[in-house]
Amino acid sequence: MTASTAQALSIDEVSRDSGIGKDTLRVWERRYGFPQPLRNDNGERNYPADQMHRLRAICRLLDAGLRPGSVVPLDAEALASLSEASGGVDARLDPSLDHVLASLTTQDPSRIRQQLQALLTKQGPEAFVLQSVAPLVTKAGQLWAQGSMPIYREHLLSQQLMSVLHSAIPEVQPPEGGLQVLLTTLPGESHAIGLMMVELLLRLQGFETINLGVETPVDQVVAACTDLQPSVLALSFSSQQKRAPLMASLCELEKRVPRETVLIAGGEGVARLRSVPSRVTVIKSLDKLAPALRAIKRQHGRIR
Amino acid sequence: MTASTAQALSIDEVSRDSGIGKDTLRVWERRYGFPQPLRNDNGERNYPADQMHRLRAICRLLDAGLRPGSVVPLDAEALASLSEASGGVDARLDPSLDHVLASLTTQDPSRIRQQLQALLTKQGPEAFVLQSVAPLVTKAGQLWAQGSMPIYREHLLSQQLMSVLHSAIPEVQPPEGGLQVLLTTLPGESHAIGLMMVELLLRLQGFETINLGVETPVDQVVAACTDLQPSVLALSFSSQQKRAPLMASLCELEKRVPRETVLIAGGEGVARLRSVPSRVTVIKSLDKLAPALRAIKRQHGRIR
DNA sequence: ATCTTGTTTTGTCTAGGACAAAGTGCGATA
DNA sequence: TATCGCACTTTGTCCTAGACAAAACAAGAT
Repeated sequence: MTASTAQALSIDEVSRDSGIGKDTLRVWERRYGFPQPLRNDNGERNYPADQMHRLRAICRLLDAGLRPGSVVPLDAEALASLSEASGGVDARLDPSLDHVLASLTTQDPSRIRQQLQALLTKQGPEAFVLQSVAPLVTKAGQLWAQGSMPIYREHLLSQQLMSVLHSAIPEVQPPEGGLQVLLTTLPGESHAIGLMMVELLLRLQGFETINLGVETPVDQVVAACTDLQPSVLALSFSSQQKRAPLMASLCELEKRVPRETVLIAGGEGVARLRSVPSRVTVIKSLDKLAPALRAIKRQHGRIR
Repeated sequence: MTASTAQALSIDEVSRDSGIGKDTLRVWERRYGFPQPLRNDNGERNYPADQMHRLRAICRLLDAGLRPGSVVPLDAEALASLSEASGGVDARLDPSLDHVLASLTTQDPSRIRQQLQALLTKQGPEAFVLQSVAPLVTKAGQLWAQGSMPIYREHLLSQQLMSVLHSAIPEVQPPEGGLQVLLTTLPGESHAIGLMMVELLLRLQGFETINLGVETPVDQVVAACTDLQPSVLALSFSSQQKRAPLMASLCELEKRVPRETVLIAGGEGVARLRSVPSRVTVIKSLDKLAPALRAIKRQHGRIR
């Protein structure tokens, strides 16, 4: 509960930083023998830093689709070789983007923003989102998972990206009478940047956007839809999300959101669902967004 | 664990939405007899919506300084009268700000941004932050706590405020050779808007700012400071933070952050601490920030 | 090949006990 | 009269160990 003495993390801290529930950490210890934290005078678990690293490696493999029983008990070496085997293949980046990542490591982070801004003006908003922002976010996430980039640099990059996006979004003013889209994520999903990419793309398609930000409780999403009566409700899910509660949330939304509202869901978390409620349109990747929306616009025009 | 059947919330959902830990919910039930959830076939707790409302009322009173033992057992009526007694006195808002809040309830949220933008150009950045943004955030928080504003509207307001701030920040370019300030919050503190207000104010003071965003783990803050060597590390704490872990974090930062870096901490969460580590400068309210920073700048000039 | 049916894995829940840190009250001291 | 130190109470979080439903998998039948 108390301070982390520079090296030993409490179960709460480990749970926060790794995203693994406290109960899960305890049950892994019981079942698989890992993690095996030290205990302080009070019998509380104290996780050394190296176990934390190992947990991160485990998380990455779980995200890649492996199962806990076959991953958690492995020692550091086995994990490393598995990582290499599963995650090795990787899309390379455009050289100009590598340049941005390089700037992250120098002592002058303010240059990143300039570079991004330059990319934006050169590529235009749509290409910027699809070809620069999305790959950068993915790549940074991978680098972090591999342990080759500290989290704070990923934060830093996200922050600069969001800054540029935040400036770009109001520039694109939707035409009069554009359809309204409500954007948000559900509780547990705290990545704002996906939402902003979508927002910018939507505006380019002539939609009016209302961004509620992240982690809006389901009943609040329902309330917002009831009050604002948007034509479309767009939700973003990252890969962290568990499937069961995700499905449950989608079903509840389908039931309670006004009939007139079209539901669309995107992000990695939802791409791997087998089936979704019938009213929900799934956007499997960002570049599928624009076509899907054109379809929605056509349909909507017909109904009215 | 599974879906909430429209009305009955699982302990996980209640914990998320109310911000009260799962263990705490269970121990309150044991000690004070409230909340007293229904049970599903599996013996799991199912919280009806009205208990959720009551929990929110309780949270508000706890934030106001009352103690759980004297608040949690109370029934709805007693809570209501207590709320009236404790929270009644309240700073009123400037008429132009009331206007903004009114726009929140209409169906046209895009107007809010225009209004805020107008305020910004009229008042200038500093006054905008101190006299518009901060009061609006406070007021919206109060309205939400009272139950007279749905959360999603508070989200909406924050989002618009952040949008305007995000646009305003790059406009203020620090002079050459300005001191670098690293901005972030620690895990558990997810309010980005305070950070952005501070960032804008700092830039107006001629500092170069690097915003890491929210919820950076302590060791990552240390890593960032070691790598980037900023002159100042600025942390923001809202009132949600518990005192003990807050102090622990501050102490650890004091120990591990490079000596040359000045530590400053602000926000309601830190204003009510009795004592802080000696290297940490506490900013009790936003308008104290500018003077404190001028002092730091002077001091720094002398050292170099 | 696709669907149905067992079997195993896995995350989250439950109960009640324990304890340290935070808060409170009271008496003693300057 | 105000401030400090010390005992007492409150309170959040941790602990163990057991249970079970939903998801993932494997195998057999159509």
